[in-house]
Amino acid sequence: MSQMLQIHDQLREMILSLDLGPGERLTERWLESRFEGSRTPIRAALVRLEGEELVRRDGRNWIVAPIDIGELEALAEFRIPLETTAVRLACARASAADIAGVEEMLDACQSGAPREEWHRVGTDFHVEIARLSGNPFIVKAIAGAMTRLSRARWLEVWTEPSREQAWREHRRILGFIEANDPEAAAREAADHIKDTRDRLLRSLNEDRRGLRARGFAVIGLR
Amino acid sequence: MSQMLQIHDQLREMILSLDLGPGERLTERWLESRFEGSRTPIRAALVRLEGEELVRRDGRNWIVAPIDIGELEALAEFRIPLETTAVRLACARASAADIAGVEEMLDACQSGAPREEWHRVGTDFHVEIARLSGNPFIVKAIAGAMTRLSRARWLEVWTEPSREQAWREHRRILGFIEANDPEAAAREAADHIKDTRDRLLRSLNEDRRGLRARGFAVIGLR
DNA sequence: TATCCCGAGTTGGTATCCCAAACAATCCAG
DNA sequence: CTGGATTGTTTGGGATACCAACTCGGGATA
Repeated sequence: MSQMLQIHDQLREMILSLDLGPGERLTERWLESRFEGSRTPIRAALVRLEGEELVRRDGRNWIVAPIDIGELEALAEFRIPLETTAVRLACARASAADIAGVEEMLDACQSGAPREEWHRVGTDFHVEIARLSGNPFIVKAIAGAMTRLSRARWLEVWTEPSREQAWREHRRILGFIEANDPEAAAREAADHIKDTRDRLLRSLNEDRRGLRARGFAVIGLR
Repeated sequence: MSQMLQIHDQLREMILSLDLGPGERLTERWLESRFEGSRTPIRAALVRLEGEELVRRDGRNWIVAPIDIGELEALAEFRIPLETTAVRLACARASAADIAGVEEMLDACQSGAPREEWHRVGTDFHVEIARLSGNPFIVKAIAGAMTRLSRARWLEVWTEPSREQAWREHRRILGFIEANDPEAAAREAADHIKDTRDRLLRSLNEDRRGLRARGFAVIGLR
């Protein structure tokens, strides 16, 4: 694989895992030494990440995109029509094997699993459901939305019961798709998105002081 | 503005206006002489355009993204839930002044207007409606979808009546928003998207031989 | 003491150079 | 005449050199 793609993927991972703090400045020279490559592939990776809005310009400088908590509501508003459409289409189009694949993914993540695993599955589930719709535009839009949500979800204080609830909701959505009940699946998906949004906002609001103290450039906290 | 952005915008314009044919190969060296800049900013512009899916890699080479007519259906399927949501939200949120602004845009495009004008307004209308929703994610998604549609719309054989019909439908959508009738607006928007899709597909299918003859790399014609 | 100004250092933007891989034309062997 | 090896050319990927603009101190001055 080209060096540029390696750097892109690594940098992306560092950003999404909060290894690099939101709002943190990135200098091309630092990245140069960090990745032991020249500025050419690094700049290409940065331009690419800019397109994914994981990196942004601040004047002439590069910064890690800040987390804007204000956009969480808009994000839910965006996801609801798309994901309800996705599950309806999935009812009509997904094969039993496709559904079983997603089910397997959920099963693979048991209570003992590490935090990273829960985080990943919680994101991928929605993308995989979108994939069942067979519509590539829906898939890409949902994948982008989940990427945007991803970092905020690391900041959430995860309790065992909330994890369990999310898991149950995922399970129920999938169940309705399997039972070929599009309207129930759509209702469940919309409720799940709202629940998740509320849980996240409540958690972040309670912890806002903690976030600031940990040095996160988090904007949009009201 | 940086040279890279200039090149990006110019190249983007050339692609969207079909100045550069879909599927056409782009060599960095040719672009270098064409834009009288060095390869560095050109490559940055290409990476950026790749993110917008207007340019694509074919092995090691760059090509102008082909037009995939097969994706027109998926595109409509994607737009319907988003745009119906957008008009519903617009009913709740758009100010009279905002609506008047869009109305003005429609009025500015009278029957005598050049083809480019109709094309532009026909695209921008949907983006502006999305903007009335106040949800930036919906705006970006619709803008992206309209960009993807844009080139196929140039290939459509535009008749005066079809233009008039599209204009009337736009007008009616806006009318329902103004009258604060979200469900009627949503119904009208969905119908309009389907009508447009059907018109476009019919036109392209009738003309497919003409398209091939004009040398367009058009994939997905069935 | 406060303020302004200048210069050293650092940054991203651009041009250019080198390289390995892909491609094509060519040339030789059969 | 044909097919395959070979070599020359062109391409994109990466490295590096240079530049203009910005940043930030420190010192001169009012």
